[in-house]
Amino acid sequence: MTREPRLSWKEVRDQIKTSILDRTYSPGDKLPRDADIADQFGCARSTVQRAMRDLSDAGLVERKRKGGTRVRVDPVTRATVDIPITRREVEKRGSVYGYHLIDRGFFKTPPEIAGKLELPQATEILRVRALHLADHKPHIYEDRWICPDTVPGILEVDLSRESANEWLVMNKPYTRCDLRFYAISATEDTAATLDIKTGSALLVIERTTWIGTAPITLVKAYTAPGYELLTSN
Amino acid sequence: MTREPRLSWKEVRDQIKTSILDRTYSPGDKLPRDADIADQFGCARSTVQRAMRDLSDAGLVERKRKGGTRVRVDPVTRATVDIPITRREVEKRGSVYGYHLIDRGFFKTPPEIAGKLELPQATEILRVRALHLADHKPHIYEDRWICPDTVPGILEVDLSRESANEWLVMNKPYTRCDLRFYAISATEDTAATLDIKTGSALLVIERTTWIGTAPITLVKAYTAPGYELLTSN
DNA sequence: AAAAATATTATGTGCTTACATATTCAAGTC
DNA sequence: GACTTGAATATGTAAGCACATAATATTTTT
Repeated sequence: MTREPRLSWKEVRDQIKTSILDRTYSPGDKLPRDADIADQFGCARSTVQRAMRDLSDAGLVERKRKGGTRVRVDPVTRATVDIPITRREVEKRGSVYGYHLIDRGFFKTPPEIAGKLELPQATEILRVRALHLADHKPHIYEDRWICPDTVPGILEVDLSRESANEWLVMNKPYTRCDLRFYAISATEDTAATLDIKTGSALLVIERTTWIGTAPITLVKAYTAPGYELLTSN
Repeated sequence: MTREPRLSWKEVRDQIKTSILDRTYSPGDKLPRDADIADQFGCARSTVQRAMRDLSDAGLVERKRKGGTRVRVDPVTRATVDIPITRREVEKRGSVYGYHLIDRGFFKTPPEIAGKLELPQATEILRVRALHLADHKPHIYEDRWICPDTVPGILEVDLSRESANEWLVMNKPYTRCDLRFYAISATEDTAATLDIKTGSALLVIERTTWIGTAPITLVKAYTAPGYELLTSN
């Protein structure tokens, strides 16, 4: 009598995944109800639920109450990226971290920034520019806009000693975060700051955070040439 | 008697998250056991478990069997990005999609490629170069290396009609996918292909996929200037 | 026939119990 | 003292039940 080992939710997930990939269920098709799949596999519905949630998280299927589960019509490669605090990232590589405040001042919020922060109207905003160093060489130049209404505490911080990056991450929770990656050619100013040639290709990581609907900060991180962003996995 | 509404796992999660962010539990601290937290909230352990898994997925805490749950010492911004099939992406924007095979041939695997594919030794590999168009303008230039040992089926595909991108996604499941984002200045060749100026900054999306330990493909997607990668949320 | 009320149904959530698994810690053995 | 063995423990997984919720389908009403 071969001892029937209980199916784990991962096995269920993988079998369903296989059925999708081998076209037993094609994109757009509706899968059986959880309960029926559970019967089929001889497991509990909660196990199927767990498997399905994973497939849903991975972007392979879409689930709707009453509507059932269907195979996504537009398969995507879904990846997660971790963006650590810059100091941590540099130290983890075994490099010496350095930080240098370039300037700090209040400005009337430019339209582009107000739009990205979803600010209803232009207000006064704190702009902080700083340079992160790795082994005494420029690593990331960050151009940051901070909403003082949302984060009054930042006004008391000595940003020449502590980076806004770090202070915010450690002190200001956010409920929403938008990220944007793109490449630009270094302007003369940016190039000078990063000590590279004008026109060099730079990866820019643009991040906007909110707490509820209140915008916290928008930062454009101009990474030095050679910088790479990897998926975690 | 105020009817005590049951706590949802999301409420539990948010409360724990708040406790972490307000320093009730500092980075590195050990949180109480799930069972104790459950008692504290008056809910079942499974609810705490659900909440904790979410926090763990989000990168806020680390969990280990027997070791318990502790607040991560290096908070990260964790984001998920969706990389759709190029055709879908173009069509979703309402643009007309076009595809053009540039060339296809067998080569001795260059060391850089072999390394990234984790191939033990240099073998023959299929290289496919193609251009994706949006509204008849170059959109993405892809330079792809495919392991024919892992994907013999690709040899039968008419790549001048169907893109390898699409065929692989639809026909070849992968179990592991590594992504890498970086910026480069367009070489003369790349610039000519994308019909842009030499030296323009390009965002490159490099993707490597495996099935088990068998490498499937490595593709470098050179995106046209202005291309942006956004987080899903 | 159009609109509103109602029933149906598939997924979502929560509870409880039970057992699995990975670590840690301590006792016991050589 | 170094090594092995085993107990203790916290998280991981699974079952099975009950009810919540949202979306759809059906019926009733106007």
